[in-house]
Amino acid sequence: MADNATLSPAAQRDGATRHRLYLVDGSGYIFRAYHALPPLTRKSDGAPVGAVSGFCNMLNKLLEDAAADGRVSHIAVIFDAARATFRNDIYPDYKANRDEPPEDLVPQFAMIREACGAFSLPAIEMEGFEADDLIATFAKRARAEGADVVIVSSDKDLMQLVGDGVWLLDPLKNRELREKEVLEKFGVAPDRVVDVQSLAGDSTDNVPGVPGIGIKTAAQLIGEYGDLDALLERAAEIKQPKRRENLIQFAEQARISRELVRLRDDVPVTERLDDFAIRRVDETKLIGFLDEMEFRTLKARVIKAHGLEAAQPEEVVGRGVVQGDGHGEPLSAQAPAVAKTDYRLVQDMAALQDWIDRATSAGRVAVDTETTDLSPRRARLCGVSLAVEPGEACYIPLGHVSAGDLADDPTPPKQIPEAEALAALKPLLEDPAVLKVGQNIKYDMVMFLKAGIRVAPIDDTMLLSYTADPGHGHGMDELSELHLGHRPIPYAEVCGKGKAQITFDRVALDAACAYAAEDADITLRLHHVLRPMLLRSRRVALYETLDRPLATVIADMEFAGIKVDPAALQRLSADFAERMTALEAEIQELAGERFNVGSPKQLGEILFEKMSLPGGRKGKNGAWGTGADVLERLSAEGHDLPRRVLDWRQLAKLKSTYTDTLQAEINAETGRVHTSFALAATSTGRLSSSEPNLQNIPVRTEEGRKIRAAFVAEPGHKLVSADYSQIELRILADIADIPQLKQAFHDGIDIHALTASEVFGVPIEGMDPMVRRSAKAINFGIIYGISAFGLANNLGIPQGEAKRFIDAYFERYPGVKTYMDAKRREAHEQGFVTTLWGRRCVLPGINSKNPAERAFNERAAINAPIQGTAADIIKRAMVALPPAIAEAGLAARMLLQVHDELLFEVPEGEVDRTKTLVAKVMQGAADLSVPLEVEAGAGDSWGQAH
DNA sequence: GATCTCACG
DNA sequence: GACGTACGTGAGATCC
Repeated sequence: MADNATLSPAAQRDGATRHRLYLVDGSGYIFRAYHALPPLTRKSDGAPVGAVSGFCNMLNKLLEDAAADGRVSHIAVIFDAARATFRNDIYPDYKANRDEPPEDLVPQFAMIREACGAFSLPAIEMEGFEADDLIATFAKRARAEGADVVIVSSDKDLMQLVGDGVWLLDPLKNRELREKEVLEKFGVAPDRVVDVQSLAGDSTDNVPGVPGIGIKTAAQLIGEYGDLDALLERAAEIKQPKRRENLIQFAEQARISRELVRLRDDVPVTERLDDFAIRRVDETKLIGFLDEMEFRTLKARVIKAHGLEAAQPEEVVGRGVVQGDGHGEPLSAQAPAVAKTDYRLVQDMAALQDWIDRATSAGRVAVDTETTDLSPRRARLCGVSLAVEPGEACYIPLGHVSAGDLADDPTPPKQIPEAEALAALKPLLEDPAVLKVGQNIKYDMVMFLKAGIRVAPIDDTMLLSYTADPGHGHGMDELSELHLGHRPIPYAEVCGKGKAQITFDRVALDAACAYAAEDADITLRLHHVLRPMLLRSRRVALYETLDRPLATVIADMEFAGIKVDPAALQRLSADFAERMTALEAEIQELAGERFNVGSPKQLGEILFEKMSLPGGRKGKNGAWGTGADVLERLSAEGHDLPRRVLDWRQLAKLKSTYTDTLQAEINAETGRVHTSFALAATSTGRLSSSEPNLQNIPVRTEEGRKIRAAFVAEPGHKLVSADYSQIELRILADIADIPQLKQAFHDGIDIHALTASEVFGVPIEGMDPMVRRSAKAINFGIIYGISAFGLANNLGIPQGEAKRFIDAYFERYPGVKTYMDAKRREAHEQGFVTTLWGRRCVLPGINSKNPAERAFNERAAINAPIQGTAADIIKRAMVALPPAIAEAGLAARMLLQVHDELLFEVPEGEVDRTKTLVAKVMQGAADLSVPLEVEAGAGDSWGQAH
């Protein structure tokens, strides 16, 4: 029983309890803490202490948890000693690509070892070995003595040690990693992790592996052949020629990789398990250290936990840098609260005329319509509200039926006849001397267009907010709360919700008036706030030349709609249905059971459990990934079922989203489909389209294009489509100022071929189409804020190769790298980036402490100025086009916008002149240092025009 | 209502 | 030595 003298009290309490050893991966934690936590400096001397702080908090939490748990008996903290280890003797390049540790981390290494002493924990390191080898060695010895081993780390290189009685604990996420998690990560059990890593290599450690093989492939191969040696011996059997060659050629490299990856569990350590037994913390020493480090919060915590003295209220020490809101001066001056309101119901012509007169003499009126539907083309008008002064508004009911149960009282309430009221309102709404203010006034404009009224001039509080103060929603309720401190009556309070919801025409007039008049009133008040805000934001020109005039243009487009041939869609639906049934039968035959092909869950179970095809779980929900990429890979590996599922999915998508749904979207009165374009929805300034979305009509596949053929012109008309060619790359060339790209666009050179020749050093003449394809993917990637991972994924190449492509690209186009760095920096400093016309694209997560979120925002920061400038350009064209068309005496109607494309319906005899004019206006929409090119086509259908 | 998948630029 | 990935959208189906 002599051993027991060194055991923790907890272990002594229960002799049957197994010992449990915590092996803390100190070096791993330092780097992770350094990068995960905001920088922090010691107040007194400015010494960087962020990683120390993170480390101490982690240790403290670990000890607290261990004390609460009662099962932990031993703890040791393990560190790397120096850079060079025995692995460098095997392979000199091992970890050769590592940067030096950051300048402000270096001094913290010593402090962290000191911290271990302060917490009375042994800090272990040994020359020539990595922390991981020591951990492996201690783990093995502890297991031999019957103890459980918890490795406090999330390093994947330690996963090979997981097994019976050994698991990892991620200290930041407080999550245990056992066999299951290892299987998820590597696709094999822990004892085969080394084999997988030897094949896949590791770019961060510079472990070479075998070219062309990543974790997925490696796992599949090891699963098939058992282990690395067996695989290398039987490499000649591999079907894929490239893979076979590589496995044979790089067999030795794989074996070397194994030596690098496999952890040594025979390090000649001198410590014994007993040396790691938990000791009582020396509070004086610990508090002295915390004082020295100036960790006041942690000190208070320790004091409290140990009951040393009453914890005095401590000021919480701020951690990290203070981040600005990114907007500089506050834009919003809080408007006075909505105090007194006088809302009137207008039920006779005299009263209406009185309001019209007041509005006319005020020269400004807020207008709002109440209807039965969110889609204006489907909606029936219920009434109109007007506001002339803050707090003074009216509601003019026009289409109300009796409130409540119709059977009780079928008599409609007293209202002015709709036609009469609209006739009286028309002069006001069209009066060039009276500004009509609305919240999303485009909706009301479409409603009025149906009554033959062209509302003008207009102003829109939603668009004002979108331009002057982006980065949040611009719905009226949100704006009202934000700027007026007032919560409007919720729609649901008036009309109910869910099944019990009624249309607005059934609402009792007094309730309708309270709701509707308030909307107009709030709109007017918001106008008083947002107009000055726009001025202060210095984006008046953007609003006045783009967003504001665009509202009218879009209202006309939505009102016009586009003709769709229902019979053609019906035929497609029937065809798709038939083929889906056939495919479904084949799929179930292959699967050997009936299941719902449309259920990713069931499909995943069939593929990966029943048929046990290779492939991994993904996501936190434990669901099998069955995306097109996965199925595509399986199909390429020779499996029939996934191919058929892909075909089935394509048809299911086309049928449910397009051929079926689109038929239902055809407006009964017009025989056309009327989408709704959102003008204030996207973060970059693009439009979006919904109900239905006509910006994602299929075009990339043969089957999909059949749907475009169902979008047709009226008899005697053609559809004309005009699109910008490579507008985003042209914008990049301009704003990043890239000489070769600009020259190429001037000379009309194939831009992807140029990139291919620059990056891969091949001549443009007679270029291999696959090489050009890679270059095209790089060009797209650049616009998206390229990452090696993304490009590798897109091209199906190893990440290392993708990285070389990117490096070569930056080498040839250093200006692009400069541009990206500048945008990242800009975003970090001010929280937004801007388009060429000054539109702000806000990046709320740019300074997040979550590295993934930050990286995501950085990529968005690179993309947004490009995408947003393209959006501004086409908006300029859209605003310029209607007057240009009218001036040319043409009758073309703009119908749709699809980001870089405009679609028109044109009388047959005007096709050529319209094409020429449209192209000219679109080209002239921006004056860049590169020419803009527009391609235009015409035909009886959208498919033909494209 | 969240998640997955997929249509577009 | 670490996050989880291409940028921006909308919609239908399934599942909880």
